[in-house]
Amino acid sequence: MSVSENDAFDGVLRKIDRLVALDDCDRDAVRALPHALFSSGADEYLVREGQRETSCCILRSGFACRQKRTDNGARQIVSFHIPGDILDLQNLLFALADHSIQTITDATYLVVPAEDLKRVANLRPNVAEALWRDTFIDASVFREWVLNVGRRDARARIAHMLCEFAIRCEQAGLGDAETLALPMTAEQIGDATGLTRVHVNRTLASLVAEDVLAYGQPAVRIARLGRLRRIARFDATYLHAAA
Amino acid sequence: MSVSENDAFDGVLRKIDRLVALDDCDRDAVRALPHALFSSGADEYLVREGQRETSCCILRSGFACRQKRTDNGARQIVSFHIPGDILDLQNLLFALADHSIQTITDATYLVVPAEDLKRVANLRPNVAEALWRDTFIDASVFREWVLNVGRRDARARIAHMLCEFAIRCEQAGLGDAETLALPMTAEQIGDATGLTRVHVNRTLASLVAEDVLAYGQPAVRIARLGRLRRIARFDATYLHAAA
DNA sequence: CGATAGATTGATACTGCTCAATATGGGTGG
DNA sequence: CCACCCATATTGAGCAGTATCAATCTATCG
Repeated sequence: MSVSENDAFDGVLRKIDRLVALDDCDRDAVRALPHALFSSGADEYLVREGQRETSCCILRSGFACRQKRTDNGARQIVSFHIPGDILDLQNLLFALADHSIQTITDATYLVVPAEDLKRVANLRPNVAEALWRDTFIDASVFREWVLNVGRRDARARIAHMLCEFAIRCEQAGLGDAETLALPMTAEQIGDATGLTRVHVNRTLASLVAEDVLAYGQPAVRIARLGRLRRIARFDATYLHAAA
Repeated sequence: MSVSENDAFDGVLRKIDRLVALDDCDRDAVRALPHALFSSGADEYLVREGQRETSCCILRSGFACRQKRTDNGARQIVSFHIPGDILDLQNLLFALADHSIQTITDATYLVVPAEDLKRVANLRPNVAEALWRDTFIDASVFREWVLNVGRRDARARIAHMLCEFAIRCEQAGLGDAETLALPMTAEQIGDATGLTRVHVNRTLASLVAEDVLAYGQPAVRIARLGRLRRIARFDATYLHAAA
């Protein structure tokens, strides 16, 4: 709660402004949204699959993921999120959460009532278009993940996921991809790629041995983004980033 | 072209009307959209990954899929589509196709200029909301596919994919799930589930042996939807169908 | 200093892949 | 009506990539 309340929406605004140019009225309308600011530790649930939801969360700091579970408890992470991301925009139109949202690090986030956000979208076409565009990008990223998990081997799969994460961080202005400490554990990487923690560990180790990744203090870091991209055959088209 | 032009949009209208109730003005605005009607054989591309696109396709009859390819040519189908589905609504806001669209049977489809559809969405809030909702559902289905491909074994994976398809057909009024002939080949099922044709064949054979599936004349048919659902542990929440 | 979460390593098992051969069924031309 | 052809399905044998299970190790933190 200590963060200055005035710029609570700056992260999202910066993000959606990249999708559709907003004017001052648009920005003011967003800033005027009723909201509450929360902070949480790592591994906390913001939303649980099956819950009724009437508000949307916007990540301000830290990292989070969206995930689903199989009946027998296996977890699949379907996306990672970075500051500025809207975590569950779909609550705008759906009452029931079809997946869970969990932090993966300490995080702070904004909670905005869905109906208010919907009202602003109705009044401000630019905002509506930016949000819709964001929804399309989300869908495009999920498609790429289906491909990733379905058709790439462990090595390329992990490389691709890390590339995507690093590049999105860069695009969002969170820093250089080769400096950034990757916030996820081997287990989370496994759950995101459909592999086991053990196999992720071995694959990561081989990438470190090849100098593509490096051990940072707490986590892994990307040593050579270029080589990682080549291993993943990463093509950023699907991110539909204007930049 | 022989189909009566008057009800060219009936399929989509029925579909999006289930998402948001439309009034007569909404319907008329959609019906007044400029459009062209095309027909194609099986396995034809309507859109290719990387192409510039300025219109949207709406499937009127037959079946289609969306797919992406890995650099080394491996194909991943990311969704199947049935009559009434809008195949590439995202062209409304993005110029570049991030995936391909291919028919899997003979098909007829409508092509509508993206800018006109966008105009109608701007003028008719109900239409816009219905389309946005459709986008959210799409994204939700992709998430389920990531889970499917990432965390279920071959048997449950195939069962889940078939359940989804049959249930969507039922919801769209295309007939009973246990009567419907499944239009896809073993190879396509494999490409949708991240498996090989050979393994799909063996798995399908075992499901037929258990009387869960049955050989129809041209294709496989679902013999016992209930048992197939149990094998898949299918839960339709993620389809966000009003019904 | 002990507790704890996560990383690491080894040994072994298994699911699903690959390659290759053969079968089948519906469509075609004569 | 037949012979042939194609796409797809089917079957077999052997292999590979990942999973599993089970220790052990290592940081970090109160």
